[in-house]
Amino acid sequence: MKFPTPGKPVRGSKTGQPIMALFDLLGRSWAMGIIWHLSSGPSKFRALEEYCENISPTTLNTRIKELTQAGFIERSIDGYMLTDKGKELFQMLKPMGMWAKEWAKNF
Amino acid sequence: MKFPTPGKPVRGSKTGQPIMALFDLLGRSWAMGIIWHLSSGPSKFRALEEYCENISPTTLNTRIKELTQAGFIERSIDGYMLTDKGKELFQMLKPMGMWAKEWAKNF
DNA sequence: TAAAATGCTACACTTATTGTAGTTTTGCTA
DNA sequence: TAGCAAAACTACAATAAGTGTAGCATTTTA
Repeated sequence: MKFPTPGKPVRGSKTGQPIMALFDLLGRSWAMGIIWHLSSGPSKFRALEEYCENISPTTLNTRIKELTQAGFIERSIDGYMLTDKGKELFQMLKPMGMWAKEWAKNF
Repeated sequence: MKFPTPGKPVRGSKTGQPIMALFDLLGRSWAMGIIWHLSSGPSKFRALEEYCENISPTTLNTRIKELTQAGFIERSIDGYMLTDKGKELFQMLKPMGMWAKEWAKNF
């Protein structure tokens, strides 16, 4: 699973349009869930593992590396945490929380 | 690949928190790309297939069924199109387009 | 400095996605 | 309204991604 670099072929765009590179990255299992969780503060590997019920350490480690390479998270003394870019990204995901609750009423 | 119904166990939440059900759904290959494309108007199966470079018809069909069941898209005489809920969802994805361009400068 | 916590890696298994080649369905058109 | 072409899928074998369990190496704590 190679890192979807903007400007290079990614899922959805042979020319690597930024939005498609971003969707390629976020559209991998647990990616948005990890960002969502880290928005409430730094978290260590095992804590993330526990939060992401049923994630395998293999996948968690892969996602961590990708999100780090993307510049969305970084490792600190307190565990993994969002970077400024990561926080910006979360601000765009944030509204989905409330919206999803409305959406859920249909089920 | 079962549909991530809010309220039932989904990836990231045994109790089916709405946001995790939404992330489960959107975090599948091509899901956000399809919504992104349909925001510019209805599109038929073949057109979507062409737009989503390298998507397999199997996956496209699976995603279409899921997004339909989620209430984000529907089939019309002009092809698949976003529902009102789908348009709301797109409004939340939309800012990512510009943002991704900034992000892409780091690569 | 021994124990515990942390951050992984290995690996066999299961599930998801691809790519190609059809088959079925839809909607004209004569 | 039968025949045909375009559209919308389905089948299936191959590859890729994710899981789950076990355990190892390094760092922190007592």
